[in-house]
Amino acid sequence: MSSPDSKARLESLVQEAVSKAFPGNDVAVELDRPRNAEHGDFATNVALQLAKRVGRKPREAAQAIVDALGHAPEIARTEIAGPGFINITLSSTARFAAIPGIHRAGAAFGRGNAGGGRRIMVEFVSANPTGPLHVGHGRQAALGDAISSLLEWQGWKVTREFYYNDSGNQIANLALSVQARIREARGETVQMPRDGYLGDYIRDIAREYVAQHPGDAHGDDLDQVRQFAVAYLRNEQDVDLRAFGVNFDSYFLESSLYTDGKVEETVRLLERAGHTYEAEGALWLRTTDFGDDKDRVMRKSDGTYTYFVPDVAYHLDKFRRGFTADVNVQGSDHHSTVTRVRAGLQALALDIPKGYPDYVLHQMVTVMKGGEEVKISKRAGSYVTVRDLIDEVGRDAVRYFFTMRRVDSQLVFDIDVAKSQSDDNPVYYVQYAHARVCSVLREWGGDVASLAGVDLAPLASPYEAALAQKLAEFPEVLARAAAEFSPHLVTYYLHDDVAARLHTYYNAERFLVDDERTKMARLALVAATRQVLANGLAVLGVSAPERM
RNA sequence: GCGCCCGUAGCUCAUCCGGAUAGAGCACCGGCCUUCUAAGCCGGGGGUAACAGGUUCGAAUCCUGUCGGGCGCGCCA
Repeated sequence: MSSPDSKARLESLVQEAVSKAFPGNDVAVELDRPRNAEHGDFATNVALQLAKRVGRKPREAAQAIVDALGHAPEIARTEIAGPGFINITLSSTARFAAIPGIHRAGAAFGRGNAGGGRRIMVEFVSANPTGPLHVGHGRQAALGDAISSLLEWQGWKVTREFYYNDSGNQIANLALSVQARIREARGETVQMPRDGYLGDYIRDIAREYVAQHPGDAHGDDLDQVRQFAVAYLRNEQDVDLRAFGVNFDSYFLESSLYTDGKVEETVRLLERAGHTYEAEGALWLRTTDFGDDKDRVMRKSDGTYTYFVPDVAYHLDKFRRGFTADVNVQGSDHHSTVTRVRAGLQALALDIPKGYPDYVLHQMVTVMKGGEEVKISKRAGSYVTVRDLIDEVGRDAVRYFFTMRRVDSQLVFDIDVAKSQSDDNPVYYVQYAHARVCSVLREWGGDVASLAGVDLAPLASPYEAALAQKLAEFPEVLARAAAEFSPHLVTYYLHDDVAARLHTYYNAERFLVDDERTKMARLALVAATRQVLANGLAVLGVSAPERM
């Protein structure tokens, strides 16, 4: 019974009881799932909320509601507890009622339709093509992909997009840095650009450039050097992302905003909307009219644009492409752009919703190695790349690690710990649970599809009831994780609620018993568990091995 | 100085649109492999949820202040 629909049905039953017991005092009834099993399968605090308003003691109010509740087939028992909670215990059959549904839905179990087929863009990684992807990008890649996947499971039509900042000073510095390394390799004494990139990879690019452009051995054609370096690094990033199992649907080049005239158009629109002014030789946008703490320069006195304008142009373009919903996954060091971009979009006066776009800002990742923090600096060249992490601890573990934390908690990635404890990595705990069930099913050798119709009446142990209840919650967990852009809810659910219960159950009971009815019921339960684990891991982009 | 995030067990972190006895993993101590996978399970020790107030039947959760850490505050991106 505890599919979301049935939970909703129970809630409306209680709701009716409330209005029957206390007419005109409608409080929204919400059922919780108590942590403590002694408190039943569901609990509600309506009586506590209602007590003062109706001038009754909480426990009396609770009693009145229980009296009005009457009998429902799925409710085995109600109880008034503590200060006035109403605890509801389900009947045995109701507890396992979700299992056949899990078998029927299979790989689709947990899907919802909150998105209703609407389009949504998830923009993430969006690293500048000035170096390899580092750990922060890794967190973004894992988060963005998991969030995308969660949204797809909720019926959204998701586009994963990568935005390249391929113009501006950083790219110019990149080209100059490569040029300097080309000349250095020829034995010339060179000085690196003031804000140049000092990583070893710049030398690799320089070597490769000379190999492919023998006619420009000095790197004199700076424009060609720039294009080559950008293409080279983009390819490197793509290779890393593929190794990480992240695939983008589209790539958007900042430079195209200039070549397509979208930057100019945005400026015209902003001017027309009347929120711009000229001062000190620059063109400003009065973002303070839209909640910013100071106005922003759009066009510098040298005639070029600040990054802010293409940012607004880019998001206007997203909106016009039909993405009326957009989530940007970024590091929290970009948080100041949130207000600015939104202000810029509002200043366009084009009826773009006020909160557009959504942002998921994750806190910084610090990397520890050899007991010391590794400073992430492209310029100094000291670096931990996504590829390093994948090579050292494996793709599944990296993805799981990056999604298992709340986004707004800082994450310490200790390379030594991740390496030395890789066998005890939490991801293996979940994968192992999956593999164990697969093993049981192999041993049994029957047709898993036939388990859908199995009689579950023989299931009686507390392990089984608890496990079944947790499995039934899976759709709710996914729905909430998607709504809150919080993949970590899924990792904790899989680890604590499903895998841990399965392991305990596994050690407590033998599934392949002689009694045929009991055996089949148990197999049906563990097969449903396997399905939930597989679906949950699929959402996270982590593999679900059949053998380990 | 201003803005955002964080402060929970020795360590890394959950729980946070207020709920019942604050939970996991790692580390530590003691048990469990002739039995479907011991990468596991069971038990134990370990907490003033930074601190001080407030709100209320009830606060880790909401509000205010203080302290501590991270990030940001450019005609850089």
